[in-house]
Amino acid sequence: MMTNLTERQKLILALVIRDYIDTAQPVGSKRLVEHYGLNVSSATVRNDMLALSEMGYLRQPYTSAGRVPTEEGYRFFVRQLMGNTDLPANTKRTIIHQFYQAGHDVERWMRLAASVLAHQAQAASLVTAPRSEQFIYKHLELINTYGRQVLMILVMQNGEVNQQMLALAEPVTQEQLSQVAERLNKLCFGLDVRSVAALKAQLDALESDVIKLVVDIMQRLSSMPTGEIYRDGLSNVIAEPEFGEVEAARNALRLLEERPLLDDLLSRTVLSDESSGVQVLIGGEGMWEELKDCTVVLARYGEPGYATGTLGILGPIRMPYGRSISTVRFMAGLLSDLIAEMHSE
Amino acid sequence: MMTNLTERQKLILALVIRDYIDTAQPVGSKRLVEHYGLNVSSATVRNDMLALSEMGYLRQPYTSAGRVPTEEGYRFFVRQLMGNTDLPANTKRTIIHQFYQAGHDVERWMRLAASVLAHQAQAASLVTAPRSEQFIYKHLELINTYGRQVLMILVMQNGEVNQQMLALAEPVTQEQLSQVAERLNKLCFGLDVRSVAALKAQLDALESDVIKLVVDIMQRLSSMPTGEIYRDGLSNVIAEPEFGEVEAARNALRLLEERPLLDDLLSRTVLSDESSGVQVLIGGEGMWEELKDCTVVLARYGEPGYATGTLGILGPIRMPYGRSISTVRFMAGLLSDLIAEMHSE
DNA sequence: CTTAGCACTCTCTGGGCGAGAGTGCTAATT
DNA sequence: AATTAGCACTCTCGCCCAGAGAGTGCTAAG
Repeated sequence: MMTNLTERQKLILALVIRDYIDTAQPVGSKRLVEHYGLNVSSATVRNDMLALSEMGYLRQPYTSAGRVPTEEGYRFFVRQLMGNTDLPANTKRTIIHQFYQAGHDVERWMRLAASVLAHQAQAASLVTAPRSEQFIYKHLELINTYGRQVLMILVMQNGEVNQQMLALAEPVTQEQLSQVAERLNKLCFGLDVRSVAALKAQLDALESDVIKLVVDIMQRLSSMPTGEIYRDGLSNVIAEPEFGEVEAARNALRLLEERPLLDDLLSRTVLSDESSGVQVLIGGEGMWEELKDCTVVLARYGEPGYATGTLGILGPIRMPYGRSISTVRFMAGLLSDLIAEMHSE
Repeated sequence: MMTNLTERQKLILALVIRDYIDTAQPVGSKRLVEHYGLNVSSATVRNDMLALSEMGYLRQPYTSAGRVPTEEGYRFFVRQLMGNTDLPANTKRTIIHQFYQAGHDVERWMRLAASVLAHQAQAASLVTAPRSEQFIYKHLELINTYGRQVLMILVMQNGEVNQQMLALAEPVTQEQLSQVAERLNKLCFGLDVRSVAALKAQLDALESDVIKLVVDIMQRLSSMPTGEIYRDGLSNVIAEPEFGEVEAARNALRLLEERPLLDDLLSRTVLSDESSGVQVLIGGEGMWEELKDCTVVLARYGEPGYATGTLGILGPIRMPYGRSISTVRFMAGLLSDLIAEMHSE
């Protein structure tokens, strides 16, 4: 694909894509000339469109209809033609304000982020909770609930909190539990999974039961590729006309619902190219059959050594890329800032 | 609607509904006679169908097409014709097994319940976490994270756990925090919101900050009509042919996504008639425009004085009622058992 | 009360046809 | 050499129409 486009061809490609994104109708040469004040004739435009078709950027739904962008066309548009858009300043302010109102509650941040993404981009959104690559023991609490049922709360260095019920062999008082917790906290503070597991030898029965569960949790956490996933705006997915084909919409929704598929998507794309910031995945890029008719815009956020997550949106290929990308970029930046702030404090 | 149906009319109504649920096609008199071995002629069936139409249980999509059930027809079917169905014993066993494997983790129960409902009923499912009407203070923990950021964990009598970040005026050691927590635990154990709020007078600055947040959380909990909502199987909603009309599917999805709408639905229906067990809401019953084309099957579960929640499914009006209702009934029973067991231990 | 027979109504399908939109090509123009 | 006007061509879309088919409601007979 070494062919160079003339300036006019680029303009025409961009116009076709913009118009098609707006109207969802194939774009003809005449329409282009009339609506966008080109000072060339429709025949000239036709010639350029032919060239663009041969280069694989445009196609005709059928012989002698208007042009529609190909996936390749969208990709070229996103890479080179679109230019940098940004959210309006007051929109940004409003969003930031909402986040500061949410305090330091990470869960609320996640929900809010998903909601903002869905509304701004009019698409389905997803946000994974921030996680660190490595889990370090920080603090443990044991709380007596009923009889032999004990609630265990485990806090990681990065602030992640896990709770789990633990059934003891026989009833124990809260006082005893607190002592056990205190002792374990002294022993384990700052250790990673392996080191915690290695401690087992020097523990009594009760402590050992607890530590077994701690190790379980830490291992489960490490083995999960992403943290909790927050979603919103799923109903937006079926609003677009391209999803008149029910199957396409259903596939997209299923992808968003099923954890393994999503994990695969998130890990493979985002890790592969972390530098560029926002990633745009158009039409599954030949790798995801379920995404044949979708575009996914993803970005990673967070503090690399400390805790990171992924956020993004999913919509039809014919989506307002400017708005989508700028929204995702902005939200990733904002969450990164919030996490950094939390970290430094 | 005092009209009495003859036995044969009931049979015919039931057959029409069963057949329509299977095929999604209007059911004609001839088809009925041939497929279900009725030993009367199609003319006789026609007469009964006419009667059923006049009573409002059946209707014709257009003059001289087969019959289709009306909402009233479905209601009659569910109330009187359907009979009691139950899940196969081995299906039950499998489900129970899954739950016992999940241990005592309420969150996992919720997810699992949503997943099972969605799969068994091939519909969208929702489950609200169990909550008690009244929140009683049980235990508090304060954990130092970074500088002045403190993680507060609050456990309620019923086992519900809440976490919240708290920003202090100045840094405090973990030891101090533990002392504060211990003192507050002694003071507040077993108290309700009001009593906790009333303690403020006898507290120092730091304690008072913490208690303020505790009261906040307890109030927020009390004011929320339902606990966290778990969903699954949303993609099932758009699989059915009746949702070829995109608007219907979109409305249904939006309802499931938007918390206020759901809260309204859950509170109004389920509280109004708690005795009957499973509630079947067909076509919104004139109250929910969004549910015009949907049926919702709901049930309440849990221990009344201790913690209760709601679960159910949402699907097209033309749904397999036997399977849906028995699934919902079974799951409600199972969760109730699990909660009871947890309570008694 | 049930049934056979029959006329009637309505949808659905497919074909045919004209309008319209948009193209690609050619030849003329700048 | 690039642009443009002109034109023939192709394809879809909407429309009408007719015939087939399904299913009904009614009537009169069993």
